[in-house]
Order: sequence, then structure tokens, then C-alpha cells
Amino acid sequence: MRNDGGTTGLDFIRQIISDDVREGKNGGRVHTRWPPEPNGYIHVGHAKTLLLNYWIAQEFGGKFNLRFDDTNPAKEESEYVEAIMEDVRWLGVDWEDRLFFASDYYEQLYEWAEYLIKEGKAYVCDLSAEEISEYRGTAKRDGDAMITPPGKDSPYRDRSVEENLDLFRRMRAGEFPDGSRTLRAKIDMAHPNLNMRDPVMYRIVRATHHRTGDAWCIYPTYDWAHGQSDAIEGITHSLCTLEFENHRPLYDWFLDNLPIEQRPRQIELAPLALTHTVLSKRKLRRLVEEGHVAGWDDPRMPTIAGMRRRGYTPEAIHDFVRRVGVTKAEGMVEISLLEHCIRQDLNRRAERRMAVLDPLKVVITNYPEDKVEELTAINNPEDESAGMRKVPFSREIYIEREDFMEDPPPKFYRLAPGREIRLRYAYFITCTDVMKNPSGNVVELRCTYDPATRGGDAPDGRRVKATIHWVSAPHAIDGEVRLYGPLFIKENPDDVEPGGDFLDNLDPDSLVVLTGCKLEPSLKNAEAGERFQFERKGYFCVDPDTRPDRPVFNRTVTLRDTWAKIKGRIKG
RNA sequence: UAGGGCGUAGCCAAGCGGUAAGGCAGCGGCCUUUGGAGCCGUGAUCGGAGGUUCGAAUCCUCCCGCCCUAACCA
Repeated sequence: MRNDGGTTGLDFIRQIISDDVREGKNGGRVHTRWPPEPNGYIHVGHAKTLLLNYWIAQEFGGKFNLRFDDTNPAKEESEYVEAIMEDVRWLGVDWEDRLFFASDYYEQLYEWAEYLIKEGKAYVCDLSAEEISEYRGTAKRDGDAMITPPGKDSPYRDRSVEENLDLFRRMRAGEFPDGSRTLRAKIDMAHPNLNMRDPVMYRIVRATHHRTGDAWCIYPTYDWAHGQSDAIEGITHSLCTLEFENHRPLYDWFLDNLPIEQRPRQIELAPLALTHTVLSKRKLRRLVEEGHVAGWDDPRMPTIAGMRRRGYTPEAIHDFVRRVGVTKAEGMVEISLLEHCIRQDLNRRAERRMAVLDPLKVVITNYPEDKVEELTAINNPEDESAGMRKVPFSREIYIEREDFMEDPPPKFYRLAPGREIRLRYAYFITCTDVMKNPSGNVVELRCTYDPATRGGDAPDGRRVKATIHWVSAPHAIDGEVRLYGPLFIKENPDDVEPGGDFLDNLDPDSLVVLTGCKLEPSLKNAEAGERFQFERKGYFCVDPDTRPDRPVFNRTVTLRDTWAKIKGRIKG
């Protein structure tokens, strides 16, 4: 059993599956699938069900399929197919040669539809969408209560098999206008589950499909396509989110009433919800289309593409999904857990560098004018094999503006007038003078150094309370750093005033762009996607916008910051 | 309202009738050439009320709360 987070034992889904295997269902075979609709980019919430389906197939020695659920040509595009495949691959999920599309099964689905018609279990209905809704017995207001009346049969429900067949064939042939007729399953208009009240199987839509082009003008609905697609592929366990629970009786009904041997079992689990962000394609699309973010891969987005650009690793996302667990209880996971996962991963693997984001010039007055030393720095204290590097040191350096205070409060250990601190891997320095401009802002510090402390150790054993990072001024390269915070101010963006919407909770400061940052010279040739820890500041990832003369870094996540907490308490 | 679900510490989550794992967050401390990392310590009687039982978070009954569906979206 694990004791490093996550859960112990088997979750309820793995229990069900191992029971099925033990009982010899499906010949002991396990075969899962993940069925994205190509109408947007996938996000961490999708990663949860994707990885679960994939992991389970592996754990039980089974197979995993990637299948695009492309039954609605009006919303779907091949651009999304490509993007989703890239993201799935990046997450380390291998579907081998099993890439499928629901549209691969259109012909088979059509044949099965005729089968149901011939069995007297499906009929062509001429009711409009609104009428179907009314006949279904859609909930109505009754005073302040809601009433769900029983449905009543469509007047077209008892058409003969011959007439249904003729009409359905003519629907396919394109003889009727869009929306004028549907094919419906003949189940039970009084069923307590509304999904069973003669659900629509086909609708007439003249839209060009990203794969089948204009070959069809009737398209299967999700309910009519999903279970059968699972069956065709030999899927044994169909894991999906809770909102499909109400559809399970219908999923089973279709399979029960079709000449199909394979019996996939649908099991539903709670979808992921995360604080300070939204995980719904509809909302993410609005953020993109209304320009609140730069695109689906904006590093503030919870999309896989956005997280990749931000600097997240597949491993951290795996760890997060594993820790979140699998249950049917819908909860909201705190974003701090995700941040913990990426910090833990990057702490192990990211090389350290020094970068000054908000520079303050320091002149070391007793250091020789033209002298330059190459000091040795450790690339990663967590990984000896990462080795060492040289960092130039000279008379003029930059330090972080917030590492100096002219009038420091009690718990502030960093540089202050008359105080000695350590420059990481370099020397102890003592602040002797504070230079200000006419408006009283600190523009430069004068310090002295102790030559005996080279490398950072004092031979006399004296200690300093702080170590700060720095960059040699003449050697520094300029860079741009983009700081990201949560997109939304509230934990739950949907917590809004009556009449408002989630956009009201957008944080206008979720992106802060810093230019004129001073980076140590070894960062000069960093390539897009490379990740570093900027000592004491956080983890950063080189953005694709980087140019040779202008490196751009995205802050993935800050380091845990005890001083920030103390500072917050002091301010009250 | 009907039907379907869910309810264990601030958050996630084990527990499957024998007397509440773990992780995250928080707090306190140790250590530290990152106020990083690491290490140690610290919190719940299980939505509520009854009942069954020697014994219940686990079984039964009733109640309360929250979520989903009521698209020719998925």
C-alpha cells in the first residue's frame, strides 16, 4: 500500500472491475476507452477520466482506445482532434493503433436503426423540438413547486414499420428539411427517467462533418451512438462522469434490444472540480472567444495545453490525479494540492539558476574595479548528477529590490543598512550606504565585502541570517518574466451575485509581465519548454515566445514562501 | 415535483459490524549557503434523530442538506 498520498486499496471502480474479472465476465478481459468530443481543448478534469481509463486498462493487462465522439458536426472540428491527440500523447497515454471515431460507425449505427424500426422499437416522429419537449412532460411550474407530469405518446408513435422504414430512408436521402423529423426509440412515455421517454436517435442536420464531409444529413445522438460504439470496440468497462448516470438505463436498453453480443458496463465517477478556476468547455471557450485570455494554451488556463506552456509536467499531473482519488462524491479540490504536486516534481528535477526579477543595483566598494571571478554554483541540491556551473561575480551586481529594507521590521532577516548577509555562492556583504533619487526612492546600495568569505563560508565561523540571490551587472542578460496567478478571485467562480456570471470573478491581475529582469548568463541559450528554479523565487519555464535576444519565462508556481506569510501577518 | 446520485476534519480521501489510515492546507519546532527542500509534532466519533446489536461511520427507519436530468449537446 502507498503511504505517500493518494488512497489505499482499491477504489470503487477497481473493485467492480476486479470482481468482474474474477467472475470471468468478458472472458476476464478488460478494455477501456476515452471518448472526447472534438469541440474544444481538454483540461485537467479530462485528464482525470482519461488517465483513470488508461491506468485501469494497464493495471488489468487490458487495452485502451482513444475514440472521438464526433456525432455533432455543427460543433466539431479537426483542429480540435489534432490538439487533443497532442495533449493525450503528451500526458503519456498510448492508444497504440486504436484510434477511432464514432463517425467510423455511422453505417453500422444506421443499420441497427433500421433493425429497431423493423422490430417495432423505433419510429419516425414529425414533432418539432418544442413539441417533443411538451409531449415528454417537461417539468412545469405549479405555484412554487415543480411538477413532472407523465409524458404522452407522440401522434406518430404508431406508424407502421413500412412507413417508418420508408420515411427513415428518405430522411437519410435528404428529402426532408433540417429539424423536420427525428427517429425516436419507442420505449415508454411514462417512464420516470425522462431519458427513457422515447429518446431521439437521429436528427436531420445539413452540416459538413470534419471526417464524413457531406455524406450524411442525419446524425446519431450521443445516446444512440455511445454504447454501441463501446460494444463495437469490445469495450468492457466504460468509465465516465456522473452526469451520464441518468443515461445508463438507456445505454443498457439499446444494447439489450440490438443483436449485439458485447456488453460494456458503464460506471460513473465524480468529475474533477478545482478551486479558483473553471472546468467546463463552455466556460473555457468563453474565456478564449471573449478575449479574457490569450488562447486555449494561455498559461492561466487549466487546459492541458495551457498547463504545458505554464511549465507543468505530465508526471505532476499524474501525481495530482492519483492523489485526488476516485469516488462518486462531488467535491472541489483546492488548487494548493496541484501546486504541491508540481513543486514536488520540479524540486527534484529542475536545475537552479539565479535571476533577479525586480533589480536593485549594488556596488561593492572595496571590490576591485575590473576584477571578475567565476564562482561555483550547485545546479540541483536534490540531484548530485546535475553537477555544477560557474557564475561570474564582479563589483556591480543586482539584487532583488524586496531583499532590502531601509527600516526593517523585526522578522526581516535580509539586507538593511549596516547589516551583513550572504550573497549565495559568493561573499558576505555589508550595506554601508543607501543612494536615493530626488523623490526619495532607493536607486542603489553601496556595500563592502569580506574577501575571506569567498564561496559563502566565514572562516571565523560567524553567521548571517540570510542568503540572497544576485546577478553580476555587466554579465546579466535581460529577460521578460510572466507571473501568473489564479484566473479567478473566488474559490468558486460561480459564486456570483444574482444575475451575474463567473466572469465577474475574473482577477484582473492574474497576469503580470515583468520586463528588464536580470538573468544569470547561463540562461542565455535556454530553449522553449526548459524548466528552471529561479532560486528563492519559484519554478519557471521558457515560453515559446522566447527570441535569442529576448528570453521569456513563465512562472509555473512560486516556491513556498514563509516570509510572505510572516509579512502578511505583520500587515495584519 | 419526479427520477437518479452524494453527505467521514478547512479541502481530497481510507474505512465493507469490533471501537476513525493517508495526503493537501494550517499551526508549532528542528535543520538549512534557497525564510526552498527535508525532518518531527499537532486536529474529527463520522449530516441529524431513532432503532437493531454485547458492539455501528459501517445494518434498518425517518428527517435534513447538496448535486444531476427534464437539448433533435456531449
